[in-house]
Amino acid sequence: MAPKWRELADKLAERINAGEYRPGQPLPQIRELVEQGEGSKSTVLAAYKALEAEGLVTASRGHGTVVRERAPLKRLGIARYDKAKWRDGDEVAFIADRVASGRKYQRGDQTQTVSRVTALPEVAAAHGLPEGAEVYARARLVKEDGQPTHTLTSYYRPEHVEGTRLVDPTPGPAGRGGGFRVLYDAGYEPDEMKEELSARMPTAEEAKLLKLPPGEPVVELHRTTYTADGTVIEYAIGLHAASRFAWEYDFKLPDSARDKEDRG
Amino acid sequence: MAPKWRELADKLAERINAGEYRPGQPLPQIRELVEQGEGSKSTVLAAYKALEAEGLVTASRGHGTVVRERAPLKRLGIARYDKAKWRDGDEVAFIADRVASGRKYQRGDQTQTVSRVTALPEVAAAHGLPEGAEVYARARLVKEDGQPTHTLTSYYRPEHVEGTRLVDPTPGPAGRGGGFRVLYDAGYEPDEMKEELSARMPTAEEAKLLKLPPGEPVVELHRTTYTADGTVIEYAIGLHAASRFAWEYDFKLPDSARDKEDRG
DNA sequence: TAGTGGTCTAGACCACTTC
DNA sequence: AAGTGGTCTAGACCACTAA
Repeated sequence: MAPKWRELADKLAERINAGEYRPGQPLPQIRELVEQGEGSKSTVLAAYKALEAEGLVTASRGHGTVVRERAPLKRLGIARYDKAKWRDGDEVAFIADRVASGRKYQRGDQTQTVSRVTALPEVAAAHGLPEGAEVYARARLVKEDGQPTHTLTSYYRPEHVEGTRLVDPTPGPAGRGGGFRVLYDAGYEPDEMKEELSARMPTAEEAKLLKLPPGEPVVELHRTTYTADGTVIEYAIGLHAASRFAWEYDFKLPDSARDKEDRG
Repeated sequence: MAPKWRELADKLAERINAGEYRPGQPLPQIRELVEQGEGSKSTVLAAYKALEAEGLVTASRGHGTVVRERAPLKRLGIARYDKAKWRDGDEVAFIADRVASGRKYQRGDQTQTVSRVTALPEVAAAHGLPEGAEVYARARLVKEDGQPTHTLTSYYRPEHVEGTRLVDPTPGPAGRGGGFRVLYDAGYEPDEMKEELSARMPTAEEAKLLKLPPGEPVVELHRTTYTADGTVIEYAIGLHAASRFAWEYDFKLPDSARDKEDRG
């Protein structure tokens, strides 16, 4: 016998999925269900909390509990790294990206801070630096229509970026072509990448920063960028609101029995 | 002013991260904190629930609330699809995979059912079939040491697999070489893939199936497998317990200004 | 059987939104 | 000011685990 709040939550979830309550529409008020004999206020509230934790609804005081809109997923494919965008284009890569996907860019949609910090062990390892070495950290918080969608912090070796405009702590994208253009101009052309993805629940702090509703996981992205000769020129850590993104990768199946250039 | 339960949860989370409570160790009992004046039982319980939802602890009745062990992440790189494994090898690919990663395979670690079903719209679209067409669905629930880790359901076009052992509803892997070997023997050699990833909270039903603790998201994987001439031979949907997996992709940056063979 | 977390109630009061 | 969800209490009782 499942608890009373679970049964109520399941019943409501079923109705949401059946379309009886549509995205944007309110669920019955808590007091209403209490009067209908669904249980005490705490019990009904527990059911509503469960639905919230499952990402189905969002509650707000004074307003009500409404069925969550499915934010359109943004698909992230490797085409977003197209060299033509940052090498030849006049627009900053991520703005071009938005133009292509029909989204608008507003001033203030990206804030960034640049600082010289002691590398985290993970960062030092990626760059092949000893523990405790210093790196430049360029942290961005990216928003869309004022809502934060993700953070992205890039770590660079000082000798790669010292004196470039990457190190200039002006808010906004790093000028024409973005960070990749700067590295390219400095003689370090991005040519290859490794992306690692994992998902988890945010810490309370992360939830606050990204204004995540309860029940929204985050995807942590660890990205290593190499030049053609294998030099690591950027290691970046991103934190994405899970409901806003999907990742897409195309690849040929490897064949270790035949491939000559087999990279571990 | 954050609510009392939030403050308590933050205090405990801080201690966990500081190592005062280590993985596997119990947190103070709820009644204990009530006596210490942290609030009423419901308030303290709310704090504990929050920690659980954040994936930090697991609670069990009669036992206590303990700090969650970090299950070792399994890294999924494209090497797991190595043709040599399923084409030439004597072992089923995923078993070879476990051998390579030092994990044991136990009989019963995979259950599968095969059935002919009406294709979901998504599946039909992937295979280029009209809505309502029939496909073979091969659903697996994969466990490790008795704990479910993920599900994977593959959909095939009937004309590709009819009469092969893929359609034989015997539990366990689809014989020597697995599903890819069967397709290969039938003249459809897997050559290219597209993988799409997204994360979300599980439904109550999925949480039950995968025995997920509260606060554990899932990663949904949509995989399309093609032959060298672009024929779709498998569309698969997987649901993975997020804390057990990380995905890893290597790729060359595209260059639309120079690439001749630019696939959309 | 003792001890743990979990459910549930009834009601007071708080914080925020909307009019 | 009225109405919403959220917090908090005090206490009874339930369900599961371990010795």
